[in-house]
Amino acid sequence: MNSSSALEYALLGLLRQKPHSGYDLRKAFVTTPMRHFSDSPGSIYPALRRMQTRRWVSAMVEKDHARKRQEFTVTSAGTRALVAWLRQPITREDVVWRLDQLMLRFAFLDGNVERSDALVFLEEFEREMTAYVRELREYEKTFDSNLHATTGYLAFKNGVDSYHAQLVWVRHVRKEFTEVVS
Amino acid sequence: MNSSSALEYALLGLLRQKPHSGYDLRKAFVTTPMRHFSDSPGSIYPALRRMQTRRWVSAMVEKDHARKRQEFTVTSAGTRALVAWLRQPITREDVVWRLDQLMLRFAFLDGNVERSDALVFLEEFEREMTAYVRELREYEKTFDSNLHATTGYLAFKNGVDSYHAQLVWVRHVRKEFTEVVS
DNA sequence: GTGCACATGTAATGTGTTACATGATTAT
DNA sequence: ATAATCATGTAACACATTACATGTGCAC
Repeated sequence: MNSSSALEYALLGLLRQKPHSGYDLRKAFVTTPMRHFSDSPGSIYPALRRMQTRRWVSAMVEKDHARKRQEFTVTSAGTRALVAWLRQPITREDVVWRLDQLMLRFAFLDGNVERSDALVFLEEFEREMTAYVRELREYEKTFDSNLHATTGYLAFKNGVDSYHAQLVWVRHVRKEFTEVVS
Repeated sequence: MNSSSALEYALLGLLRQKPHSGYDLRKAFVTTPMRHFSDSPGSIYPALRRMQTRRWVSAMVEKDHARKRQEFTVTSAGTRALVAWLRQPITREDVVWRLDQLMLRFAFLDGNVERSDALVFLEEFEREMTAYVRELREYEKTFDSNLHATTGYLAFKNGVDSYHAQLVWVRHVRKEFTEVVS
């Protein structure tokens, strides 16, 4: 169905908030906590071109600006694509392999989907997260106890810890959301 | 200097623990918590070939086994490459962009470097982590308070939380290590 | 008048993903 | 016999990274 890169959706999400130039978007990746995206022109400009040919965004040359500068705006097709991405059901694979993308999706929910969709997102997130943490704790039991001081075991424990922290966050946010809605 | 992919070092690390076939390594990525590596043959076999031509690993065909099966062993050059990767100074970029790789490095410290190197690793990790968490908290202050209920802000908070959880882990492990060594 | 920030691109390279492909051995 | 597991690969494709490349306007 769809399968564009996280970068493209990150750009779409930012453009939905307000039109930006390629340069603006690059700066956003440096100055905001969306740090894990590269600010290299070699990734951002081609991504914008791809989305342009796909009619997800449209470019307008700004005359009023002193320098040449193109502002990109999300089209209705682009919005539909973004919303479809945001509303995808959350799978175990998302939790295991693409946690960062899930958080990116959550960050862009506001202004693009209904509050009820955000609740569904959080419920699914909590469900998959709970299951995965349980799975990790099961796996933990299989460790030989004389390995407990090894860096391998400690690294694994760190994984469990950080997934657990994530789970605590989801529960907290979901509770907040439920209270506001009801 | 060096710049191989995380996948190659993951394979090296596993092979250092004991020789494996390509198939074994694939299974390791499915059955252990090293889940974020793909178990696709299209990534693992070419990576093994690359390392073989680079003389980081050597392959031996096992006769005793019923089926054809190649076991890979790390050469001394491969070990040197792994150790060099493990002992690299930790940078801010590592913490921001490659946290998973840092944990992978930590997991493979045992059996490959001195205990003192592990301590240096933890010290540098804690230093960079502390600085980054402080940076994030500074950034948090710049948020308009009427945005505090937005998913964007909550996603950011989640980032701060999980980095903080990581920091707590590092401090704890470092304390343990220091006590054992002294 | 020189350097920096603005602003946009291209080309080479490597590599991960997906899908395709083959064949042997073991268990049912 | 036939399905599942073992075992190894290749080919097409898309994409990110890095480095290279160009040019404008402003500040000092």
